[in-house]
Amino acid sequence: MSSDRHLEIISVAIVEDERDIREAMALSLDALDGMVCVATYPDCESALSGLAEAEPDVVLMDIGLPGMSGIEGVARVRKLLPEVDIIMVTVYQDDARVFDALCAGARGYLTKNVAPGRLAEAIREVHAGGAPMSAAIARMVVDSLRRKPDSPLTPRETEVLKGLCDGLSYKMIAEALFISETTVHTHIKNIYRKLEVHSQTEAVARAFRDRLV
Amino acid sequence: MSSDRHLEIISVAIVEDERDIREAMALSLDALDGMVCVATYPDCESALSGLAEAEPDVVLMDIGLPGMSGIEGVARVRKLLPEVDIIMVTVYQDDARVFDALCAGARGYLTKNVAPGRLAEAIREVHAGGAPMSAAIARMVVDSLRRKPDSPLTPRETEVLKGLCDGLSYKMIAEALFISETTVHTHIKNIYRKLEVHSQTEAVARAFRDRLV
DNA sequence: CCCGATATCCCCGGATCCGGGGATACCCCA
DNA sequence: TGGGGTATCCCCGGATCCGGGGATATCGGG
Repeated sequence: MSSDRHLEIISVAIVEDERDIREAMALSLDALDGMVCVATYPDCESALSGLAEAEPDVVLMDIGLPGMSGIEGVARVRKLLPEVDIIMVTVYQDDARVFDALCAGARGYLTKNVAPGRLAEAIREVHAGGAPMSAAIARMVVDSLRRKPDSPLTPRETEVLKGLCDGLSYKMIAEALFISETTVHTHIKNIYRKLEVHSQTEAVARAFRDRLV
Repeated sequence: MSSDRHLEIISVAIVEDERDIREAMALSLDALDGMVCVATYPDCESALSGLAEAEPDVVLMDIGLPGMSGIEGVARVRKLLPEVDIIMVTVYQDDARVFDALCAGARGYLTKNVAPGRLAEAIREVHAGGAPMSAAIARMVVDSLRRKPDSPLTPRETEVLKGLCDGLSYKMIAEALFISETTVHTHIKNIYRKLEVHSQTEAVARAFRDRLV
């Protein structure tokens, strides 16, 4: 298993607008064991027309590109080649945009000018099923899925809100919780007051946005 | 800055039911430079009553505990001490539960029986603002925030759905998009058909769950 | 011992949404 | 040139929700 992984050659494509950097990255990749650069592109547009044929395992994509941004590029490339692993490359710690890129489907992140060893490590890690990220990005990602610890709602109200989030009507919630529809109504009125909303839709949106459910 | 970090002593608490493991972890921590074990607990209940006084920087918490589970424990401890960094410790690659723990507020994860060096690395990383995770967990976390690439909705319908997710009424959506209420109605009927739902609430829930917005 | 929070139940009028119909116009592609 | 997808507009009847009342019971803390 682990010997297999060392024998396998990982094919990599690069999307980077600056020619010097692009060629330097390609050269340093080829110099590394276990991986080869199979294609390079100066922008997303040319990458989208060429990647289908190149069929790389991993794509290194710059975030700041002329024309289509790297963020939009990630979404398009993933639609074209769902199996490919995309690693974003940025000059500096561009936290917000790296985060957007991960939401769009990127699976890793590294900075330019890193040592070739770190580059290789990230490529191998993403290809082995991981998600190489810097500490700050990892923290941001983990924090993003944390639910709010202190909801203003009572346990019962939270159950009712969950029902709404499952698309249940007052009647169905009442049946699920073994209470009357009017009680459901009362709970929902209290939920509206506490969340400062005035409709089911708003309540459900708040529930998801604030991770109350 | 980096010299400061090396001078600072990180205080750590351990929650682990098996006495031998607990004491071994405490000993190996104290043997490491830059960190000290200030408290140990055999379960979440005793941790919750003692942690406020111990005030550790980092808590190592077992997932499988007698009484309150480590998942629930994470939520309670974070409510008690919002500043503390919690690292989950598991015997094996318990992906689903580690994921739940991260949702509950844990900020890192490592396996038992790791080398003391890796233990120290994870503790320093989490205390420096990172989120130490195994490759598989990191991938799972990153994948969880990726939005669906292929929505069945047209761009216009997606705009309408966004309006619903912001809690807007038909009338408000119509005003925002400069169209009539009846057009909004038509779009929403089409959205319901495509998403196979029958109410605003269900549509909004689907939008958030499937990351259509 | 009372007060506040929680949970349960009921009524009603007005607002909003849902589903069913039908219609026109544009654009692209076969 | 015609058909499918998209986007826009209109009507109506029944269902559902919203907000405003009011009511009773339990439980825990000051």
